Amino acid sequence: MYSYTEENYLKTIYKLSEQGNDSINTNAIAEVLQTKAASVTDMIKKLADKKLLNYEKYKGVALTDKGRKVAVDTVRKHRLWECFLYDKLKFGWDEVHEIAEQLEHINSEILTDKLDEFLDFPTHDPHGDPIPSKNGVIKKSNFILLCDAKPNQTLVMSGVADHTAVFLQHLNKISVVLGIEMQITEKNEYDGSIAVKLSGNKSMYFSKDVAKNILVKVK
Amino acid sequence: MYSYTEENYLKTIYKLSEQGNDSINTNAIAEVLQTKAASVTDMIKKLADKKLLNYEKYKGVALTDKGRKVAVDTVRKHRLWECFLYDKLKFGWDEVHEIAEQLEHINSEILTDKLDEFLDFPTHDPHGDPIPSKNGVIKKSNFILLCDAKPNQTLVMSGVADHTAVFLQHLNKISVVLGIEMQITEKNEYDGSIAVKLSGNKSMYFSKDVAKNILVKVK
DNA sequence: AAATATTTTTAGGCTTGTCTAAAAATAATA
DNA sequence: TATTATTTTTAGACAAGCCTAAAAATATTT
Ligand SMILES: [Mn+2]
Ligand SMILES: [Mn+2]
Ligand SMILES: [Mn+2]
Ligand SMILES: [Mn+2]
Repeated sequence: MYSYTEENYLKTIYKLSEQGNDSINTNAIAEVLQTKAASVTDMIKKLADKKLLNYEKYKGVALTDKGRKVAVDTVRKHRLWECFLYDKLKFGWDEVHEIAEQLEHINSEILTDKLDEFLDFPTHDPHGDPIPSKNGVIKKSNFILLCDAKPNQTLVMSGVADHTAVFLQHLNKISVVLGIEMQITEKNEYDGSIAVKLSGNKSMYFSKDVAKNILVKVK
Repeated sequence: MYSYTEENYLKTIYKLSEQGNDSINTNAIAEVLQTKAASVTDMIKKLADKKLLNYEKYKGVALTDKGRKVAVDTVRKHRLWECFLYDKLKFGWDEVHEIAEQLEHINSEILTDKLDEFLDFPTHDPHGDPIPSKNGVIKKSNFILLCDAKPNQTLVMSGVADHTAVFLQHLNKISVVLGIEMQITEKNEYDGSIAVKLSGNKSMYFSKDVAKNILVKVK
């Protein structure tokens, strides 16, 4: 239906608009897709012709419902494949994204449905991101950043704000995985570092750089 | 490493050379890939430049070891994915090929290895075709066509010569699946039809058109 | 062997997706 | 507000992969 490239553009625009920005500008897209602004303009015109997004010269773009549907479906496939790679093939959570970037473009609705069923209808991917439903609904998670959480609440590690392999590998190294529970015991104004108590009374320190990329849910 | 299209060309040339033909001619490739002879010539030149095949004008092509390796690896991925779709996702054997045509181009050696392990190192795909090993070795099956088999031998249904969905669906309809055993009770010279006895003494007739596309192993 | 038919290659062109360099529009600063 | 800086778009070009039409080579008939 849509090309590998078109899907990647739509997915990128979708993700940028999720991050607050209402109208997405050319350079931001080029940055994410590691391409040139001129190429983005070329593609934007084609996607606008196909009614996948609204475009006004110099004013940026916004997805149409049609475009958003394609984008969300691509995200759905991406996250389902990540579940498959993680749960079934035992890849690490730092390894799944790159392969899913390829698998997300496999075009077969029935395959996606059967994969979903095979995985027992997962709601979140290995990084804690929600998996859109078949009809495009995403249950928004009410996660907060660890650096914004208050002391004396039980927090459940639920996701990451930084999806890079290096960050995920660092979390592996310090044994921080989805599901662990913690309570903040100290927040240091000076450097933004945070001390927490884990279950079993073990304590642990997070630097600001780490704490600002960990998503937690208040239990 | 190699493009979707390059892999398909190499796979096609490989399969044609497996079917006896030593040097593969342009039209045969065009026929399989549903493209034009001129396009085949274009691509052949590029593959020859990359040392994936040997090419002499008007003399046809033959894969180099390098080209054969790429082709066999593509076949390996194709058949492993078919096993996944059939065994794990419960697709019918008439449905797996088309989706595997897409999946075979996913480029990740570790993914292929992990998939192989997840499937418990299958030796044959859902159609009875052998799965090449990681280092490119294919265990040749000594299957024969049902129409060439002799009476009074126990035959095990082991593969198909026709991989089209319509043929596979016909086999579904008459309940012919891999593994069933039979003995030929009658071979009719006139129309090439064959009568067999199945386990449980049920008898069954195969038209020539069907019998010439069923592969059996003598038990 | 000459004529005819078939196969294969070449020539030229099209689409998709990319690029660089330059022009135009917008935003920021003096 | 005028000048400068940044962003965005246009212009022109290129590679991959495909096409049609015509030329060249090979194969088959007569
Ligand atoms: Mn991902
Ligand atoms: Mn992608
Ligand atoms: Mn197949
Ligand atoms: Mn293929």
